[in-house]
Amino acid sequence: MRDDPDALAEQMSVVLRHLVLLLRRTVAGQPVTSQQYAVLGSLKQGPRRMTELAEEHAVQLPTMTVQINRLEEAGLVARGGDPADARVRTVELTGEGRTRLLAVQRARIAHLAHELAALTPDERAALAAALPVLAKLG
Amino acid sequence: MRDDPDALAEQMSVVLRHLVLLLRRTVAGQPVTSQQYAVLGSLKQGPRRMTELAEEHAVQLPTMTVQINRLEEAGLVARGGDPADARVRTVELTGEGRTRLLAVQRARIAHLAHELAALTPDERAALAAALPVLAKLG
DNA sequence: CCTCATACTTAGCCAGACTAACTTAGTTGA
DNA sequence: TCAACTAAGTTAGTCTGGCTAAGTATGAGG
Repeated sequence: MRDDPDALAEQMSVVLRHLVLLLRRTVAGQPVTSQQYAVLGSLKQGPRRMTELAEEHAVQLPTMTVQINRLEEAGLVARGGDPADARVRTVELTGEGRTRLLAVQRARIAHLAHELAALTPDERAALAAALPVLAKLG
Repeated sequence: MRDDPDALAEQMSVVLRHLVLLLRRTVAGQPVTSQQYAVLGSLKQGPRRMTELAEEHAVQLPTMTVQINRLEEAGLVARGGDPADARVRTVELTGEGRTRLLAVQRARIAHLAHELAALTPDERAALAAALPVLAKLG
């Protein structure tokens, strides 16, 4: 196989499209939307600022405000403040939020693991080798 | 490295999240939205029925109706009919639509190729080996 | 202080997803 | 044959999630 970045890019383009449609099918009709889940995931390690969340999710601040409003109304996150800077709002998981997040994560990983179990060891090895490379993109 | 589908699933979950955010950043502020582009892509090989398009894109028929309405207003696709079954509407690219599709495809592939060119040959080989496996998922 | 920058929120818009209900066209069986 | 059912799309109404513009409150600097 030749090492041709252009040809590889063309193949990747096709596969990415496939993955996007696959993900869309997977998350359709879930109780927690994928965006809500993604935001909860960002809070797993502890409280974050609104600006951090917006940047990480590649959205504008107002968009994140609305998302956090909804999650707060649902009781999954709580807003706090920064004692050192009264302009800053922090957001953290509630107990319920953490429970919900872990449940969704478990379900997703189980689903993926089920798919991966149908592959050959060689195929899984190929995926494992490619993951760090994909993580470098961007 | 152990061959553990569960651990691999967990890593994939992280990488998929990264790719989703990456794609979102890439397509933000494009003239043709990613959904419109995706639909145009489905028409590249020839006319398709509404139901086919909806199923392929994992959306309900009314959603596809609205998308096709907009693409039709923009002059990028044209509706047709099936002589054998008057209930069926077909959709196909106009010349303008094909031109636009090819331009967007070229731009995306060029962007990807640019990213891939920054990788080492080994990394590109790892990606190339994994693509067929990713394409099998779902 | 007065001004400017920063961190959010609010308000109003648009795209894109859904369900429910409607129209039109085939299909089927008594 | 025609009444009832099924299938393909569209329309209408609602929700999520994105954006920009504008407003509020706080911090920082001259």
